[in-house]
Parts: sequence; structure tokens; C-alpha cells
Amino acid sequence: MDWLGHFDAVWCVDFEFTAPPGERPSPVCLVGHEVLTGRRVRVWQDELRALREPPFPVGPRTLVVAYYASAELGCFLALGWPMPARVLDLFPEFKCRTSGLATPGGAGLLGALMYFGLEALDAAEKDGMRQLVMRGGQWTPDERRAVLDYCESDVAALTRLLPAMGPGLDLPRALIRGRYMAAAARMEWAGVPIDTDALAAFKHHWLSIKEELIARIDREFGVYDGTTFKADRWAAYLAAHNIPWPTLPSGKLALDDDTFREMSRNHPRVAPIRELRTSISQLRLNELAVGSDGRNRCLLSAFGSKTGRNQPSNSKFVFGPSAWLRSLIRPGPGKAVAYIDYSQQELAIAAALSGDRRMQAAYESGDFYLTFAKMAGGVPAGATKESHAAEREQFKTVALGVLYGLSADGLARKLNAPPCRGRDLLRMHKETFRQFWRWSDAVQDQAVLVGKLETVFGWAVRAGADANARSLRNFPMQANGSEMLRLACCDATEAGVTVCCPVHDAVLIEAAEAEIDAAVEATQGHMRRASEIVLAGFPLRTDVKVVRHPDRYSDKRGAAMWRAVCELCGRAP
DNA sequence: TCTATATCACCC
DNA sequence: AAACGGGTGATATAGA
Repeated sequence: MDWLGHFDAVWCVDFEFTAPPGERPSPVCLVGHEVLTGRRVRVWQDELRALREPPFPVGPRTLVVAYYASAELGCFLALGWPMPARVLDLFPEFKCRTSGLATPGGAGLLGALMYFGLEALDAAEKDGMRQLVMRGGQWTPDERRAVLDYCESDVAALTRLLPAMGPGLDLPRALIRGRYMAAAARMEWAGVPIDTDALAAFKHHWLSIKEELIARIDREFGVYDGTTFKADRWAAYLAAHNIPWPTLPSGKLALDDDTFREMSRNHPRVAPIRELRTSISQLRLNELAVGSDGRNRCLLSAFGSKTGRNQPSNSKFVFGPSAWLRSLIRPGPGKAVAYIDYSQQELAIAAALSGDRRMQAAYESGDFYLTFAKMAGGVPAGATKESHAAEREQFKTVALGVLYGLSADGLARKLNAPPCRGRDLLRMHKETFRQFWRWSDAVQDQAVLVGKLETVFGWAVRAGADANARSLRNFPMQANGSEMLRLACCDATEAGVTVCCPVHDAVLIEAAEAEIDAAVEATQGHMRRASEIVLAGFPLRTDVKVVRHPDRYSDKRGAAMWRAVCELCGRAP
């Protein structure tokens, strides 16, 4: 913990705040405790609002310590305060230290305290106090004292946790992660512009859309009870029509879409039910968190996954549900948004980190799959995307599947090809990209021997004896990809780009219409730089989709569904 | 009637 | 035993 001496002050801080779904945080109080001097501040709402800057310095000589700092930093933004220059967030540090291990108390502050055998506030008591804070409105003087005391108890807990975690910390890298929490706070603050009229119309017609879709098709089948698909009725229908149907090991009917697709081939009469089930399953928008300013905002859950990705709620976040809903994204008057994603990010990471020259060349060619197919002798040298579309698809499936550890049989099944074709394709990959395979084997060996894998910036996962080999082999791609996007988000937000949200290998940005092209160029520069830093000089390309008011964002996978729903609502698409 | 579990679908 | 990585979440149904 000698690094503490690098700072003039070390402030452990915690805010209480309210944040209704989709809204920006509204601070209720702040408690801070300076570790070196024991100085303490307790500031209530009204006084907070009067402060033009934090009640302690936040320059590079001060370390600000928090647990899940994007919440605290969101309050900084709400108060118009400058962001702290050095943030140590013990949440990602705890996750980094324990990812892959069981943490019985979870990864919250209480879970971390429990993990280190430290005294913690009772969970029920903590919940009760959060309720009191969230209630909002006015608090009696007693309640106010109770909230401040509770806030202070969390700061005290943080102060106990710091020396427990401090000795194991890699401070420079922890500060990189803390820096991302500030970027996350800015993105959570920005949010995604939503067409609230369309959203309201959909919500209003929700049930009737569902019922209408079901009524049209189920007439012939009678397998729905209201809006519920009944497995026993489906069994009865199949029996009545003499259709044998695959079952699961449990003996129940297999009702996944794959089975429906397979069965539709020989029994075309079941196809409409398949389509209906698909449509119904895509109709989910009840929980989307949209604030009073018409923007979709939710906790990004930065560092939520084992690989360090953000893990926002799929139901609250507009990029969570199926892709047709993204057409709700619509920039306001005078505004434009752009979706910028890394081209084939994980392939490029595999190529760069493995040092496989041929794989790098395939990425640099601009069409990885076709170049791979040519290198492997799977298509003639003069083949094009058009002349050999089917082969290209197969080589694409191999190239991507390999990153997940897809087996020969799995590959064959996915391609609907005989097992020997799966084996051939996999063999061609191994022969074409030998260095990649040597590296991938080494990754697995390292995980098993050392019990741990790390990204270039030290994000780690622990591997026990029961670890999944495919998961371990995939870790470098996914986790370094996560590092890359985090770094790009830091650079872009700090440079003043309005980043609405990250999407694993992409960002959505927003700007005035006249400025969007410049913002896109700047962001692409940040993303490229981030790739070079993570991959020791290997640059990644990015793809861009710009949408200007009054247009809406559209994802081709969801275009048909969007039109269908609009039609059912009597709206223009 | 409520809850837990299995299964399935969606995202990158 | 299965053999496609990381996730969240809705739904249907079995069980308490």
C-alpha cells in the first residue's frame, strides 16, 4: 500500500441518490472520509446543490475511492462538478480479483466485505435505508440523519475494505478501470434518444397486437390459451395429425425454433406456428427505461461479466431486446446519431495477439473469410464474394466458431453438412493458421497451469479444475475486446464526444447534424488508437452507420418486424 | 397461489 | 456428459 504516499489525500466517498427508471441521478447526500487525516464531510442535498465544486480537491494528487463509482460520478455530473482525476473503484478491483471464483455474498459492497471477513451492515437494514432514500420527496430531520448515518456507514465500510484490498492492487491498472467508470457515468448520463411517440403507441397497442397475431394463426391450431402457448395442446395437435415430434431428455417436447424449423421441412403445416412463436417472443418492450427527456438510460453494469464487459439489463437497455426495437432510436431535431463498430473485432484480436501472420493478412485483406478460403485452397484464387457466396459462408462459420471452440460436429450441424465436412473445414483452419492454434493451445495450458488468464491491462479470470476449455480459449478475444472498447470510450468521452452507450464492440454517438461527420471521424480515431494500444500496434477498422433527423436507426435483421408492428398499430414505418 | 426450475430467445 | 464463448430475461410448467 506504499502507493498511498503518492497522493496528498485519499477520499473514500459515497452518495445517496434517487434515480427513477430512465432518469438521471439526483443526489440526496454525500459523505466523504479522508483516510490519511481522518477528515470527514457530511453534506445534505440542499447544501450539495449550492456547492460549485466538491468539498475536497479532485486533481491528480487526490485519490477518490468508491464502490461502483459510476453512480458517484453520475452525481458529480448532476451537480456540475469536475470529474475526479484519479478514481479507485473497489468494485471492478473486487471483480477482477474474484472473477471465476465463487463469491457467496455477491460482488456488491456487502459481498466484498464478507469475502474479506470484514464486518458489514446487515443486508436487510441496507435495503430498508435504500428504500427510504428512493422514496424521494421530503425527509424529516430524523430521516435525514438516518440517511446520512447510513451513507456514512457505507463510507466506513469502504474505508475498512481499502486496506484489505490495497496490498493486492495493481494501482496503475486500477486507475485505468476507475477512469472507465467516469466514461460510464458520462454515457449513462447521455443516454440514447428514443422516439417516445412510437414507444407510447406500441405500449398502448401491446396486448391487442399480440392477440391479433395469435387470432390470425391459432384459429387453425387451437394451441393458445389467451396469449399462452400450451405444450399439452400442441402435443394433442401433433397426435391428431400424426406428426412425430422430437423430445428433450426430460421427455418434454422440444419447442425451440431449431426444432420447429426442422419439422417445418417435412410438415409445412406447422410453419405458421413457428412464425407466430418467433413474433411473439420478439414482442418485449415493457421495461425499456426511458426518462422524461425521452432518452433511454440504465445502469451499464460496467465490468459486470467475467470478461469485463458491460452487462446492462436486456429489458431496460434499447440494445438488449431483439433488433427491430432499435428503430425506436431516433435523433431529435437538428441532431444525428452514429453507430460505430469494430470490424470483426475478435478475429482481429486473435490474429494480432497470436502473432499469426497469415491470420493478420486475412484480416488486412478486408474480407477475412474469402481470403481464408483462398489460403486454404477451398475456393479458386479468382473467387469473389458473389461467385462463391456459399463457400464463403462456410469459411465464415469456421473462422468465427473456432474463436468459441466450436467442434467439428458442432460445425457440421450448424452448416447442415455431413460430419466429414465439419472435420475438413476445421482441419483447413488448423493448417492455414498454425500459429494461431499454437497460441490458443498455450492460452489453455497457461490457464490450467497458472489457474489464471489476464488481458493486456490485467483484467483476470480464475480457472479452476472444472473450467470450460472453450471458455478459457475465448477469454483473450472477448476480454481484450472489452478493454479496447473501454479505452476508446474513455478517450472519446474525455475528448468531448457525446457517447450515448457502448455495445460490446461498438458505440452509439450523438452530435448536432452539422457536426456528426467530425464526431464520427474523431471517434473512429479514438477507436483505432485504442486497438493499437491493446494490440501492440495492430490497427482495427471500424464501420459506421449515420442516422440524421428525422430518420430512425434501423437494423436489417428487424426491418420486417418493425414494419409489421407499425402496421398493426396503424402507424407509418 | 406463489415460487423454483427448465427451457428458450435475444444480444455481441 | 456434452462438446458454441460471454450475458439477461421471459415464459411455461412443475412443485411447494
